[in-house]
Amino acid sequence: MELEKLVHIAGLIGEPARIKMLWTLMDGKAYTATELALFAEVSPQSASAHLGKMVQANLLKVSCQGRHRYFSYARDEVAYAVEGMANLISLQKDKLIPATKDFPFRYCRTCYDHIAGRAGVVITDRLLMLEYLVEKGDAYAMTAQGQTFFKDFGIDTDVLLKLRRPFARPCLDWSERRSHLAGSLATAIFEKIITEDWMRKVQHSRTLSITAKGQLNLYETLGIEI
Amino acid sequence: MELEKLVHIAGLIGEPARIKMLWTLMDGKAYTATELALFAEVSPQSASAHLGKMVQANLLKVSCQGRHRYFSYARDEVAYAVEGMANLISLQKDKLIPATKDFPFRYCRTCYDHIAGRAGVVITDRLLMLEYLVEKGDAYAMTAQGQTFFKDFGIDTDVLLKLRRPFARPCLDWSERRSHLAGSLATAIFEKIITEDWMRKVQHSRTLSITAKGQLNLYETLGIEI
DNA sequence: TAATTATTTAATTCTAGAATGAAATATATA
DNA sequence: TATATATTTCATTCTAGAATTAAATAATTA
Repeated sequence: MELEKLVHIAGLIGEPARIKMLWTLMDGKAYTATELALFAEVSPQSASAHLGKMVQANLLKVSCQGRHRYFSYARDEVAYAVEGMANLISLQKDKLIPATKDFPFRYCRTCYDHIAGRAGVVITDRLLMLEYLVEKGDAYAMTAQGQTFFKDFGIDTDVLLKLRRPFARPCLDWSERRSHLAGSLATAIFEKIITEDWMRKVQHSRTLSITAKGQLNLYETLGIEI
Repeated sequence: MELEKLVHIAGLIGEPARIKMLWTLMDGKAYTATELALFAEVSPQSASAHLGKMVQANLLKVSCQGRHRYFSYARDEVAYAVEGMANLISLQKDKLIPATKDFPFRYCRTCYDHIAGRAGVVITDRLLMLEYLVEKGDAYAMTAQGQTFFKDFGIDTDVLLKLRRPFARPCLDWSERRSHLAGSLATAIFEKIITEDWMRKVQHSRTLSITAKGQLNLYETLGIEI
């Protein structure tokens, strides 16, 4: 019966360790059982049991690589469900959070080693609009103007292009449901933005906060108002 | 911290009795504690405790009327979150369900006393497109052509218009995220469709199934193919 | 007014299911 | 080959939180 299934799925997602794991996986990356155990603060045995249940329920899928087993979402609907829950947390009755509706995490955060959230999407949009990057298949290619821009920005793209790692590719942003920039270029931009103190990492969180300096410079270099 | 809140909310939604109550409330109506206790198959005391927690977390709101306390969603986000979970149930690995992606409940169901789901939205769209109804403020008004159509259809709109109850108004459909028709006209249409055996109620469920006769007639009267 | 119905509260019991501990399996590395 | 690491399995223990029991509160009806 339908209702029984709903109860089952809700029960799976509602367990602390499991929702923590699901939250960790929101960046779209695959993680090993051990990594997820650490994030969820449970023992490897517990994690294994939890992960098994979620695979069973087709919430997660596993890809085996040697002695590692990488877990990730089995389908987009899982991310939407988790997002649906996350959207509930900002506006509790006893809210201490001020005016802004979007909690900072969605607004501006890291996704592995690059900028995600609204800020990530806006920057990516802008780089495309200014034709510093263009879509090419399922990746982004740099234009001549782009090369000049990034050089001025302080990024040596020649070095990046020689790396094995993908240079610039889209990464689906769950909160925006649109793509932001990933790859070695995205990492370089992120590092530059941090070292120049345009943004700051918030401790023990993937949240980023934008500095006044950053606001000014993002406007001057890319015409972005955040 | 953000993560703790997510764990809390997910835990609230993940409990069997609570998700059953939340599911019941998906039709947008308000229900008393006793009704919700029945739906969730728990004692009134348990239900009261569960409801208290959900009100506390601002998932539900209460409106008091005499000795009754009516519970309903505190905000749309709750419906989206529940919907997000429901979207996960159809495609489990061990699925027994055949081809159709949308499970019947979403497809065609009752919402209180009228037709909701995909079918409800399609019928409403068609009535507007054929200009039998037109939007008027936050309600629908019947046109002259509409009057003729409903008369041929076997509905005495003169009687309906004299009732206190709203004649025709939009009702947000959670699964479609669009409006379907509610009000006395919607009820009359629903009753007509049932008595003419165009659709049948599925026992102990809000699901409706469309008969062959219904398919034919919906096509002939409204040009709808379902 | 008393009796009835709706709901909540508080104290206690109970249990599903998570955590734990010990051991097995499987892959990688030296 | 032996050793270390990653992960799972199983049997057992433990506990958060749901259910229960009993009683209080509050509005409604007779």
